[in-house]
Amino acid sequence: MQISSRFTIAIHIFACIDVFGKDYKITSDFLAGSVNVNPVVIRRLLTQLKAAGLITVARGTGGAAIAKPLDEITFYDVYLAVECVEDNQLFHFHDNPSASCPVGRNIHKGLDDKLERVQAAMEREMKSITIKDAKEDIEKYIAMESSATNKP
Amino acid sequence: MQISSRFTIAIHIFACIDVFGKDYKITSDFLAGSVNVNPVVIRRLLTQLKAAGLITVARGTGGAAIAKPLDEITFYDVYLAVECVEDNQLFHFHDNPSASCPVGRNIHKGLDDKLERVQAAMEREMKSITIKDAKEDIEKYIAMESSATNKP
DNA sequence: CTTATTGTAATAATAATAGTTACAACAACT
DNA sequence: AGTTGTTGTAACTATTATTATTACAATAAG
Repeated sequence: MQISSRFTIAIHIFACIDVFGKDYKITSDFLAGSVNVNPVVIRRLLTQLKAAGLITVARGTGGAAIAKPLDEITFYDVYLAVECVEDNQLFHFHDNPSASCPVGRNIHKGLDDKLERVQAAMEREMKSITIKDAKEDIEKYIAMESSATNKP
Repeated sequence: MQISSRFTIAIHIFACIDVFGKDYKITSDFLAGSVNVNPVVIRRLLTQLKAAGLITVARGTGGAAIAKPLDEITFYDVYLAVECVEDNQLFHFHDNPSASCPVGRNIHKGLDDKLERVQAAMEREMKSITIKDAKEDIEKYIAMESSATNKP
């Protein structure tokens, strides 16, 4: 199955805070409008991102802010924070393979290191990409939009 | 969310066919016994693996066999065959981000190449591991079992 | 004290996975 | 030809995760 949209929504949240944070108070309603989901979905994500130390959220008065420089937050940090996979295991093992079959008894041990390698390769790449990279490209596309409409 | 157990079950199936194929007819019931799932779950997987050209299944008389040398079947081949992610997109994008928000309009374009990189890193690693690698390690663990019990 | 907002519980809707029963289609064997 | 064991597949259920939604107490500022 696919990795939950919580991940792409979380990155969307960072981009919004960074782009609009100076001009607007970033509330869950504001973010819900840009992402186009229910505000509660946003609040749950904000809670997770806050727990991971990636953002701060002002209770009562409202408003989210980013807690670290954007180039110190990797995709992997976000991926971990929003708990896309349970127990940090990308692959789901079938439980209870037959203990009376030699293959059933040893399939897990025989596969673990290989699945670890695949997961590590994915995580390594995620660690090499920062929110700053994403934000800059999004801004680049935004700039291209306006230059296109501003053509004489 | 995690990648479906169909993937690890499929590898289990290959290991069983290779280890037991010479002594037993590999029916869906036989495999279901080793994996410990319902035979229909196995048959559905066999159908997918057959469609991908990785195995052959004898209709009527019964019995599955591997269609290629084990070192020519990679984890990626199996992963594709059993359709662990839909549309071959590992990441799930939230649909309908706000078209009236600059970030909402450009989040998809701005993220696509980065998510592609992550997915490619994962797939590259999967392509580097073959069923033969898995089978050999499983057999190694099986051999360790018997040497342990055979100690004087 | 009013107001806007967060944090969170509770619930429902949707979708995917996984389990199960049932049976027609099939191929070998007697 | 009929029997047998098996595959392929449909239909249905159960379980689980995701996502959406309503509701409201807790909070902090004005």
